[in-house]
Amino acid sequence: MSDLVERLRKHRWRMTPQRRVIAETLDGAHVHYTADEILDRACARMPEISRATVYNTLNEMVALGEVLELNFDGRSKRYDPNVEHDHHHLICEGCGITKDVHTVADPLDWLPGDERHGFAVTEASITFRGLCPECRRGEHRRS
Amino acid sequence: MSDLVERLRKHRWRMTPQRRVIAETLDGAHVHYTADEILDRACARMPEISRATVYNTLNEMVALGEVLELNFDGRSKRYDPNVEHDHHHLICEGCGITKDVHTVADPLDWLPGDERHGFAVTEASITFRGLCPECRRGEHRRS
DNA sequence: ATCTTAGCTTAGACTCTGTCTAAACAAAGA
DNA sequence: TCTTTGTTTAGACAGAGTCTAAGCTAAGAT
Repeated sequence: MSDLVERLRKHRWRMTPQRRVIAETLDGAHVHYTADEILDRACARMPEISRATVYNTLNEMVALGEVLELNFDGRSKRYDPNVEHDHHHLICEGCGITKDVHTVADPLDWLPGDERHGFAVTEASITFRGLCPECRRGEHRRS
Repeated sequence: MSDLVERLRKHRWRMTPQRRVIAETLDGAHVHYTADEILDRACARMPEISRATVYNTLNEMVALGEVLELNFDGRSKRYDPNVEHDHHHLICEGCGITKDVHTVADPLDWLPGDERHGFAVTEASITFRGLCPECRRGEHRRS
């Protein structure tokens, strides 16, 4: 069921119970959690799991290239098990919820040569911001 | 000389010596500093200035809409006195230097309705990443 | 001039994320 | 079973930023 677990296995990475819980928590989510949200959810299934393990494991998954680390609000990082290259992110200014989205064009093509300042530009990602349906009606508190 | 100081005045915002030093530091820069870098530079001109004042002042400028708060590395925020709406950012993966750039089209138009998940999408910004000319030849250390 | 009041600045304590350390704990091969 | 290597843990630590309570300053009212 968990595609991420499969992908991690391929790296000959030792799959421990802790790592499995973390990977499954990540992979099952339709939104991108912060490390602490993942810790909470992992704790629900395995109460003895430690904060250090969650942080270590997330960093290792990022290093293996199987998880993306996102950073939008300047506070906490969020983790995205979708490493497909051509996707972007939509963030709610109200509650911080983060979703993957796809655009109709590749933004790399839209930066003219004379705006590149001699850089070798290799990547472009778009951050869309707005209010999610819940936050549009009623006020919501940022978690 | 300082355009930002002028813009802030227009908000009937009390211009104190501390705020002037901070605004001039920000506005004189051709790259985007972190709060601590601004503190260092402000201290060079006014050694008694406090950290709290720098942070408060930057947040107020952001709230007034005259300065943009940027966040790329997940560590520290950077401040951009250019609030012109339609610009984006180009960041060097080597040294972290950050420049303003312009694209040929507005990315808001590239997100189809069925990718909006019911959000009211109001803003889109692109982060371009690559290597700056200095970092392309020779190795450079991230500051 | 001076008083009053609102707003600004300050030092330092605090919070929140995230990292590091050292010790205890598994697991796999010899 | 022993050894080696890798994993997990609690808690100490670090960096960035916020908050608090006190003192200070400036502008308008008298």
